[in-house]
Amino acid sequence: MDYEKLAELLFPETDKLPSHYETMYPERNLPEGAMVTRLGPSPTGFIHLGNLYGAFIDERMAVLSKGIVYLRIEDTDDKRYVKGAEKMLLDSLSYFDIKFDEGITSEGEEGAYGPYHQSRRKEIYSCYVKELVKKGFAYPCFLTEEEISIIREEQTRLKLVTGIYGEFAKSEKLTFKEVEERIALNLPYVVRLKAQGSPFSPEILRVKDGIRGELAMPENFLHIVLLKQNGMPTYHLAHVVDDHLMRTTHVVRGAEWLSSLPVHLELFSKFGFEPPQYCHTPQLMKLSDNNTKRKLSKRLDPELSLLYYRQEGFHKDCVREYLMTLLNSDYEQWRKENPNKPLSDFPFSIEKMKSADALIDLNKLCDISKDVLLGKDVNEIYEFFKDWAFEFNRDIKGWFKDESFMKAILNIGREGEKPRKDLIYAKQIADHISYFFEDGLREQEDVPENIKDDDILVLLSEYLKTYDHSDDRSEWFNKIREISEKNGYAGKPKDFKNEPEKYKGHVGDVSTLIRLSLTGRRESPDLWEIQQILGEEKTKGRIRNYMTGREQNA
RNA sequence: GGCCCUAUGGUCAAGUGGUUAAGACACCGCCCUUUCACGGCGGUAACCCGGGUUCGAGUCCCGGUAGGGUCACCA
Repeated sequence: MDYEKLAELLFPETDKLPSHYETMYPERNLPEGAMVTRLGPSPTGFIHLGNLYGAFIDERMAVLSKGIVYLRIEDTDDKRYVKGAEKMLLDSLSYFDIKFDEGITSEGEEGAYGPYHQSRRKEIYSCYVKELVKKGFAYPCFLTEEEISIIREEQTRLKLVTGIYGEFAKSEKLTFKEVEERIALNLPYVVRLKAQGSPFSPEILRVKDGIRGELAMPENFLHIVLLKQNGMPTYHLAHVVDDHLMRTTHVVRGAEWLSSLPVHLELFSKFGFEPPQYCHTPQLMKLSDNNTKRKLSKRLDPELSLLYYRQEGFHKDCVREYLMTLLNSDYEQWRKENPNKPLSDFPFSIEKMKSADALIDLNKLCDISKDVLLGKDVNEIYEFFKDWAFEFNRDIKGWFKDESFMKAILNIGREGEKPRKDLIYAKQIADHISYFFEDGLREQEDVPENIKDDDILVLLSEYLKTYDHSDDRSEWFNKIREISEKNGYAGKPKDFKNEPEKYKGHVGDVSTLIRLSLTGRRESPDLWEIQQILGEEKTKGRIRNYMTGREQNA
């Protein structure tokens, strides 16, 4: 077989040589130790936590080593292409504050190593595959889908590894003339790698993974597809060519790629390229119903989608903070010691990553979120909450008419020695503060058990009568004490606890009744503060309304 | 099924041959407290199993087991 002639037959249009691209995309001029990383999502319309997790590693590695992190769109599968997916991808990444030095941005392409859409790199892939054909490392394969499935069935029956290799690689044996005839007939074909490994006694490859350490895997023997019928590259080819040409030094990807590592290593070696340092990250899992770990699935698990976190309104810093605790386990300790330092000061390193799969824990995310939000200025929280509402909860747009009112609400109890940590994520915040707005009042909760039905109106009307909006916190509370004691409720909860038979209840029960009339709930932050924010008129109005409601019920 | 990866409390996890096996979240109890939240104190709870190596094994080796991944003209 004359491989040169075969290459010309298959790629008559391709006149450039690899050396052309090698000079076009030279080695990057970066300081010693600088890492070049990349994120290569597919525009399928679904971005998940794993993407962000990986993006974060890429970004940290590049930034800390003074290298480059770029974004490349891996759109080689037209069947899965979703319109608008790319914009969504960019939005999500920028929402979570991942910044790229190079590649695709919302303004277009940036950088000297493009194009950064794989779909626009067909010529480059053809050139490199042509080179492989010339060297006898790749060949056209005319096997149809039906033929391949027959082969697979036979292999399954014989308990052999499925795939195209060895004697099953029928097209490999075609003579030049036979290939020529088929091409003349316009028969569709793919280009396959002529793998060198043996299926029976493969050599063992030893690779060092940046996260997992030494890995031992058998060499590849599968004749995998390099170019599809439509001339588009498969992931394998595109990955090797692009990461070489874009001078990527570290490939961070999920562990699901581990098993195709031998293929990639073989390609790097066939091309004569230096392979990058691979870093296979653990997978994100969740606990399934029968208490076993399982991979997150996009159909079953809404929390896998990045959109979920935006819809729920988790602040970007909370998600990043949480992800950090999964990435480097000494992060929480560091954060404790450096509560105010920016995350970028943390000495992140891939060596500190664990290789076992991680279960995502929303509980923990919430806990972290409380602290992160507490550390934020009320103005920032206001903006964050407003942005969320305008994008994901239009119903409450009206809540933002009075900015200082909203800010006062969001700032309740956040100052002082023991600040409250009520705010977790936007959706939760909306519910948490809803009682401040007439359209957000929920159904009334039950009156405390210790409050006698006959006392309700008595207690409230006395409260109204003595209410003075200018009272300070202690004056205000003393009045409640007096009302309680006057009506048979202990002024101090301790008294009631010690001698329950002497009282109907205690001041806490009375306070809860007032809280109920004001907010509809039995739990809330400090009532005095709520009243100050609500204003005198609304405060009194709500109590009167509540009383009228009780009267009508009675 | 073949190949590969992984294995410490419910979860995230320290730990690299000698520890009373850290810490965080969750949970429970107590304290503080007008409710809640916050905070403080305390508690329940773990080295998958079996063989080696060793004076000594969560830690090293081998074998199981379990979970996961992958075996596409998807990435």
